[in-house]
Amino acid sequence: MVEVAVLLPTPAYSRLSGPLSYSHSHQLAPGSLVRVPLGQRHSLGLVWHAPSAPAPEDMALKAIEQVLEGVPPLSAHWLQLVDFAAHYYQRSLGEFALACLPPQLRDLSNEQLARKLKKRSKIKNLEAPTHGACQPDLTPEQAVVLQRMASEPGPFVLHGSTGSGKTEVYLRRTAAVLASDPQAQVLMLVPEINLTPQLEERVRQRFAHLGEAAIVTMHSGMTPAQRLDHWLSAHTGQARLVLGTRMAVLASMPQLKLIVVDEEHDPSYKQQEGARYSARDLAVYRGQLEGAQVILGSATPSLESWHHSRDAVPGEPSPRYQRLSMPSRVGHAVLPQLRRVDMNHQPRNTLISAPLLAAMRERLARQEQVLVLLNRRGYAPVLHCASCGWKSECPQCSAFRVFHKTDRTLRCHHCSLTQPVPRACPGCGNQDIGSFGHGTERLEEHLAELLVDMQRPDGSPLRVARIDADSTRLKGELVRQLAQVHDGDVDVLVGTQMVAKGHDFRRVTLVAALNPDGALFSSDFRAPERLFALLMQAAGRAGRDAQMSTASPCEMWVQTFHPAHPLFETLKQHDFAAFAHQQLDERRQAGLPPFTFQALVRAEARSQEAAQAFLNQAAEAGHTWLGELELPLTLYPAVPMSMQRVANVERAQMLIESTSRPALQHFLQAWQTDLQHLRSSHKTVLRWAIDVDPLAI
DNA sequence: AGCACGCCGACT
DNA sequence: GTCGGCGTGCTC
Repeated sequence: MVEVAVLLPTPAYSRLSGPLSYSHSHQLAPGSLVRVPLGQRHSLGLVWHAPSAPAPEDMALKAIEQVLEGVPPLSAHWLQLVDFAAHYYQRSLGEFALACLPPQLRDLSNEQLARKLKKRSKIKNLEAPTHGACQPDLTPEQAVVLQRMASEPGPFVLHGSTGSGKTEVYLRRTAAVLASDPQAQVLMLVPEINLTPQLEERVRQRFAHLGEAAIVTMHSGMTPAQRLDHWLSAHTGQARLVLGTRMAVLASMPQLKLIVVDEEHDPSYKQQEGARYSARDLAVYRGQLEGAQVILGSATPSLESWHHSRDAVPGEPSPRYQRLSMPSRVGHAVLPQLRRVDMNHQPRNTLISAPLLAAMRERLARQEQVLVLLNRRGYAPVLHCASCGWKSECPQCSAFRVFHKTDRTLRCHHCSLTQPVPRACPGCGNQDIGSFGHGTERLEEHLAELLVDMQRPDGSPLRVARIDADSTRLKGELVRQLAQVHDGDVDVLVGTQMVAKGHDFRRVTLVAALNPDGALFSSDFRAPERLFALLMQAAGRAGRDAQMSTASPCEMWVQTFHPAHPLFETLKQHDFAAFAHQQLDERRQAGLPPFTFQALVRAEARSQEAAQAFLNQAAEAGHTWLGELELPLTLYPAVPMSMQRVANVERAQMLIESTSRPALQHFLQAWQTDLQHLRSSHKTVLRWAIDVDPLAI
């Protein structure tokens, strides 16, 4: 009998954060999957390298119950990826590793698994590459970029403006990699589940010759059975192409040769709960680890990626990424013109200014489509009683409940508390409660009124439609509504930023952002970056139809109180480089990422004081040995989170900053012990968690 | 985290 | 007299 180290889904704070020891008749390869008893239950486990500390002599080891013989062990590279990620994001190995595996692996018996695998292996991949799938001709820019990708290792930042044909580059590069090695696998990541169907369709079309089974998807919308099926397919190497959202970066792909991260700047790549990993950053790490090429594509790269792909300066460390640019749009399409409306010269509380409305009417009269963006769901963000001052505060959160007129409810967008709108003011009984501000529902209603006199060619009234998280709650609704827009059944489309992402609206020739000012002077230093990306992306939705754009140039309208703001100046020039340069200068001077490295500790407790006390005491404990290590590190005082209370839980956070990533890592690793100790004495603290490289502070 | 054990309030 | 609330503690 030998001792085998096994990882189990035990969180870092459970005092079982490392691998556990079990006995078995013989040693098992690391990466093997096993079933083991743990207390009263049975769990799926992953065989790890030798335990960090051998089990105590007197401890009676339990035996491994079963080895999942049919599933090949996870590769050494995969184990290394998980090892790195768990440490970097301060989670326990077992928790991270097991979370990467399809949940059904736990539940199915060996017999059921064997049946699944057998069924899979029957579907043969087609081999003969049937060229003839129609490919568009390459633009000179695409050809240059592909040439570089063929001759240099990367990682690459592919900076291509919207409509420059980045997807075609991904597909061509994928084809080249797949053709160079009959085993090679390619991973393509997209930010959102909504964007997988259209990419999948394009990929299936292009790679139909590989056979159906060679392409699989991975995202959170799949059934457990599909998830297992697709995972096994990738793991056994049968899937040559895996398309998915951030979770797919952790798929087991033994012959991975290329990773594409589309819209790499998108915040969705950062997981916001549990292990808060960045799929984009892990993609780069994984590429280096496995010798796979990495392409980070975007029209507005993250400032991190932009900075890491700067021009080499003699005497300085060479940049980590290669930057490739495709500034031109394919065909004759030109980028939309930016129009700014100075809201200082408009009547107070104007939602849609006169010049914008006139421009919209002009477009609509020509049967063109208009897209209007407003980043606020619901009808009005707050209800208010004029006589007693009552407001629709959420009883459980530090936020107002939003008035939704369609179902006459007050809804909290943070804790989902939903109640019918009161008939009279709950404070004083006044019948006349008013609403403040505008959401998409109200905008939809308002636009319909403003355009009531206009008609479509057949004499019917213009159609205003709304796409946001509320209107697309039901499965299939988004696809259905997008199809309506495509078919021309909709003239004016109102939406939140979700419509700005990825969907092409060929007949849209005018895009308007009604109220983007919030991001200009936000306390979140990444807000301008996000706004620039959003507006650029939104503008890119328009004018994709070359024929139409020659008839009437497309426009992007912005209503703002700060028309001369540098962000809009650079946006007008479509000059991302200038915008990035200016932002990076500010970041450098302010000592912000990517020039420093950050982590956040968040604590949740019944009272704000308890949450802060926990964090401050933890900081104190950290400080006692921080001096000895002489790490370049700053611990800021605990502060309430910007959403201080959610669902009756008080939240506080503490920022840790360093000029050195290793120093930050070193500190966090050691500090975990302090935090764990402290929690057992602070019974009032419900939860705490570390967020490395947080996106919002 | 699960899942036990364990010790106090309203029900057939 | 039981069912069940969630506080405390353990899992190789």
